[in-house]
Amino acid sequence: MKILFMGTPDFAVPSLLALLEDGYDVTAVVTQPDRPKGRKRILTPPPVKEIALKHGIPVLQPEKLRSPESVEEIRRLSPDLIVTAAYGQILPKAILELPPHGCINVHASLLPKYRGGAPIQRAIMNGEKVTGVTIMYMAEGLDTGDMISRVEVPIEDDDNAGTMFAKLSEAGANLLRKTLPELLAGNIRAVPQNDAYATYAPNLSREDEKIRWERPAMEIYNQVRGLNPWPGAFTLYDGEVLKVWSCRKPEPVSAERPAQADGTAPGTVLQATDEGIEVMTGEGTIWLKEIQPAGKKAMDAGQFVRGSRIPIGTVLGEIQAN
RNA sequence: CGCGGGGUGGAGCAGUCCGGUAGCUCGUCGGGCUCAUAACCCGAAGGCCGCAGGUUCAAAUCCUGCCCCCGCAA
Repeated sequence: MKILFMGTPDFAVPSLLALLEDGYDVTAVVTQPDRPKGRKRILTPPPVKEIALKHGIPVLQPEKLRSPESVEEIRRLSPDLIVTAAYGQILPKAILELPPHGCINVHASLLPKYRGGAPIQRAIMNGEKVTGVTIMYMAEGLDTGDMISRVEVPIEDDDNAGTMFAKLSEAGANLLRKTLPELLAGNIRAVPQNDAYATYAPNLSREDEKIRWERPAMEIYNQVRGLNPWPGAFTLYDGEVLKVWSCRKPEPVSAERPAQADGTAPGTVLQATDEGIEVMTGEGTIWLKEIQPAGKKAMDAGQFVRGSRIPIGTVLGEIQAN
């Protein structure tokens, strides 16, 4: 049973390690090419590549998996099964049809919800209480293949993208090592996804990262934690980008905590204290706890307040006229 | 040569344009007040102003080079 593993980021690492620990014959690993990272544009290998090299597994990094040369290279490996996890490229039909046991994928959502590239962040940003991992056969459509197995993972109030990445990548690896023996033994019958319930989680754009203060406080809270530790939510302060890394969970709106203060625009700073910065939103208020001013490192909002004296009444997210 | 921001006592910032005693909000330490306090009052310690050169009577500030940090873009 020759397995070809395809994956790229940290999320895929536990799955690859699970295969290795369980003694599967991972003949090769396919991952994205090294990319320039950071300001210095240093060529950086993907996490999966480093693991593969450490275990002496051959690594392929085709720029385009679709290209005839790449397909031929894969064909020569004659894998019996292809396992992918956040690889980052579409598998062409020629490869999908290559392995006798097919191509399966570890996807970080409860399909058919959150098909696409950013299922973890999107689930948190939407305030989901539960998400999970689905292992399914790969089809030509985007995350549309028949489902083989799945596991649910709750999203706690204090979870963020970082903690969920960790939980889901482990959950994915565990699910994989449980599923694979059953699948190969022929004990599992895959079930089709119900396209009627499908939702999509496209890759994040700049617009997804911008805080819209007119939204309810709770939605902003979810957005901020869904984008921590990467790529981060931001607003504008004094014409500069101000990253918001974490907020205090907003209190429910009540009689004592009215949804909207009279005449106070969303984004207005109501208080700036040791506790942080309280900002008006479209529904209730929210306390910023950890922020990052332009050119600075991330810091506690209270500390920033001590030093810089952010004036009450400042409206965040607006380009200041002065 | 991708674009831009920044490095000032332990933390966060001002001062830099227009050279001339290093300042603010905290923290720390000591004392006081108080039933008490993270509150308040008084006092103290703690800085080669990122590094190296240059200009100047005089450089945190102006000039040159270098190091490090951060955001964007990729």
